[in-house]
Amino acid sequence: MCFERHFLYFCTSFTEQRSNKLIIGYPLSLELNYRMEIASKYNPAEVENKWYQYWMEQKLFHSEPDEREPYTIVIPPPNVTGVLHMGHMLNNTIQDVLVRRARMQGKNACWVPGTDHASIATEAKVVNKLASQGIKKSDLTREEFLKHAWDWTHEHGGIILQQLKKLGAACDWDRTAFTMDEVRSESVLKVFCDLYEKGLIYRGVRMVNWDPKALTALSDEEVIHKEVHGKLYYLRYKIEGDPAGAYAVVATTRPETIMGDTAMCINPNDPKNAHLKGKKVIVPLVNRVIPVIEDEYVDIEFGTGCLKVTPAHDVNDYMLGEKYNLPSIDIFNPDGTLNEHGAMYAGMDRFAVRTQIEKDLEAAGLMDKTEPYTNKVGFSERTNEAIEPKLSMQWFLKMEELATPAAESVENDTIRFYPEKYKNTYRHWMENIKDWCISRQLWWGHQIPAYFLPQGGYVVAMSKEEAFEKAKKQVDYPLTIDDLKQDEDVLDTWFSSWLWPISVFDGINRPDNNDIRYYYPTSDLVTGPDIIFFWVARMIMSGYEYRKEPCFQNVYFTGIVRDNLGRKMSKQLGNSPDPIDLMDQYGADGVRMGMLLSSAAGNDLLFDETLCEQGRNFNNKIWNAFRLIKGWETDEHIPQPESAKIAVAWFQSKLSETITELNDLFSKYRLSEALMTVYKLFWDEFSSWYLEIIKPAYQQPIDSKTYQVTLGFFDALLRLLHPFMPFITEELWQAMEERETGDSIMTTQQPQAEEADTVLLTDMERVKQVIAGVRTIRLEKNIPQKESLELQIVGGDADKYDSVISKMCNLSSFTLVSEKQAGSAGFMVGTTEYTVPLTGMMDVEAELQKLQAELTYTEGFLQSVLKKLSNERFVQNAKPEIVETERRKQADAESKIALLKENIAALSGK
RNA sequence: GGGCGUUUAGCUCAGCUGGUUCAGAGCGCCUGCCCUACAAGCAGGAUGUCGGCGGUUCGAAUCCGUCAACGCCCACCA
Repeated sequence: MCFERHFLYFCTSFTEQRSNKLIIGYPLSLELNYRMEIASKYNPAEVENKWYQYWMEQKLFHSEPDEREPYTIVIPPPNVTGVLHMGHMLNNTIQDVLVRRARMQGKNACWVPGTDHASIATEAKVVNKLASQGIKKSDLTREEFLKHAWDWTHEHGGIILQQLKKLGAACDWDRTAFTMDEVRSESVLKVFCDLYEKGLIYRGVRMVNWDPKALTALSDEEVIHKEVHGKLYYLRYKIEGDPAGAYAVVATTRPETIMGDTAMCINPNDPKNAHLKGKKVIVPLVNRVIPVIEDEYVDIEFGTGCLKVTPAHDVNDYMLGEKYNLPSIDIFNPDGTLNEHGAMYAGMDRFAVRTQIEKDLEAAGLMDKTEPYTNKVGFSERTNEAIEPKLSMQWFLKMEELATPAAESVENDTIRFYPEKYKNTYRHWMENIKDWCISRQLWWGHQIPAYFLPQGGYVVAMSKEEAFEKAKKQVDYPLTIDDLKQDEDVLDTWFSSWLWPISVFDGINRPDNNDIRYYYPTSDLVTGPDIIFFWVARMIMSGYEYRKEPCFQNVYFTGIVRDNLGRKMSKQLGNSPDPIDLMDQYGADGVRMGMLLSSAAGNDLLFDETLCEQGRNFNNKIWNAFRLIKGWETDEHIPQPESAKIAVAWFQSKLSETITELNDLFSKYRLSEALMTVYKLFWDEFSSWYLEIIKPAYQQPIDSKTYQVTLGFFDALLRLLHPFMPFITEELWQAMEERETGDSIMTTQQPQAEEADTVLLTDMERVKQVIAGVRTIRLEKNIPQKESLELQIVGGDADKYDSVISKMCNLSSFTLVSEKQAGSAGFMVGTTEYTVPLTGMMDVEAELQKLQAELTYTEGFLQSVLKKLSNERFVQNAKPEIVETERRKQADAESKIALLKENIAALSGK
């Protein structure tokens, strides 16, 4: 036996299932009953590969416009060189569920996959890789570098898309797009030119967030503010011409920037610094004389009330500089070292200078004091380098105009956010929107289509040729095409992603093509709230700008995947499991279920591997239910037993009721609850109740009527489950009966709800309680299931479900009695008393205790009901039906109490 | 500094516009079971001052106020 089990474990799946009987490759020669041939454990590995292959071959994921209603999702494109992590796993599982379900609702579902070139992230990876080979980026030409970058992209690109296949993603792979492929690149340039023509894109010198490591400007969104424990330095600025050598003290966190000081600022209303008005002070160490200016911006309470003004290196100082026409001295090189303005510190790194200058000021007697201080410092999202505010020439996109329709559409629910709370976040950002710095000093990306003219000025055009034509008209001096020099910078990655829902259907270049007209606006977007500004908001803007329509109808924000201790998953912590390993261990369906079970929309989810285990166990449950059903022999000649008839009618109603519930949950994007609902339907209602009721005796055939209906139920359950667990459901659906090539559960329809018999449903809940009551007695009295029992209803009506109860409880008889007989154990369901006569195995004491406990509880309950009813104001004010139910509760409780008292009296022999 | 959100069983969460025994689910836990679909299982069971305080109401997990803890987002206090 042991050997067989072990052997069979490896022959788990059906290599061929083209007949009603199960045929596995072997070992038929063992002449086992075929029921034994299906392993008792589901093995997902080969099943999953096989069916994904099949779906691809049959082009079941592919969509073309037709007369059906479209359902469209565009994938949030992962970084082209990225690998799958738990966040992707969650995000894409959700999308897959939505897409598969939509298709099974008769919609023409299209899920467009693709990848993002991830300008700065990819460039950083390539730079690192080159560095490891001893190659510096600065030693390469742009062309050489891009060659390396493309090589890297081709080498690593698409790995993540392969990984998505493993989880079952039903993407239309024929439509795979890349933000830097031809169509998308052309779209980006076109949009840039168009916005430039419209006057929305401009170029100018502004204070930007400079990443000294990546050597590029960043948008505000790419800066992450973190608390940093540092010092507040109090520096002495001598007052010019003061004979006594008096000085003003300035508090700063960045003493290394004093070489860039061009003023000191005080608040005009500050009495303690009033003596500085109109004076000049001397910058420490460099001995430059700067004026004292006055502005109410300065906080009198902070530090000494004196502010050093460094217009080149601080956003606020920059604004002061503008206001008072101060000169601006840039003391930094792009890489964060000091330049020639840094005097004796030229060439040193900014942080090294900070340490050094502290000592030097100290030595020169110009340091008043230092104190510990915590402030917020911006860091680059990608390189984690401290941002340096820097004046530089950049390209910007004006946002205000674009934001108006975008803000409105979310406000009025044209575009719905799930969960809704993100509307607030969105509104706040939209109302305070700033222009978007779209240029990056990088090579990997879309090069800005601006061409500089030899004598100043530039033209913006799709190509150099076009630019040349434009330029010729603009200048009055002779010009050759080689005189034009294209801007070296590239565009922010998000400048291509923001067009994604349009550009994947080529709707920028060919605005009237069939695809864009059919698939746009897209239906749902599934993404993380962390990119609501980077991406979601901007897509909405470009959608209105270029299609005059919302780009999607619903946005589902997933939570962040955390570990079971609530920590964010990260490489550094090493607390992030590899989704591929998990899928190998639990099967893709199992992991999908694990992810979904824990993820209420918008809530962060604490991922726990045991949830995958639960998923795997559920797969196994489904698998075994199938083994049971498929193992039955049918016989057309036996009539359908009464119990089966009831079970069928009941489950039919249960199914309908659940389907209605599911539709509601899906409409609210409550996928986690939807899955739990199907889970319970399958496990509890179908497996534990329905199948147990209709199950024929061992090695007995089942009547064919019940059998057929049961297959129908199973089929419906598979279809309900398919969006969540695509692989096992396809495997079993294919195994249920002979299918044609090209058939798939994917292309079947979701089962529809019929009218549910609510009376039957509540009746069955009562029946379940009766059965549980008998089971409890068996357990308490240690009576094996094999031994049949008698069940009596005391003084009640006959139960029309007795066939079900008899079968489930193995009853020899089920009778009505007028009085409870001595020596029997009992229980109550509602107000009806049931008893099981037990000869000689009665524990009177225990029984009495049980009755007494129930009596105490019921009396307490009655008290609370009476209290309500005796309250006149309750009777007056409460809705009549509420009062009515309270009266009913009272009556029920009273009769129950009477009964319990009787029983106690009888038992105690009194 | 502003804004938003969370707090319900050991864990993760559901409880819509106050009122059917409303205090729930899954997991975990406890007890008994290898009873030929499934031990990755079956049957049975226990578990909570619904964060604290105050208010509105005949009635509050649910509405209002307040406090506390935690989390997220935004913000130029050097």
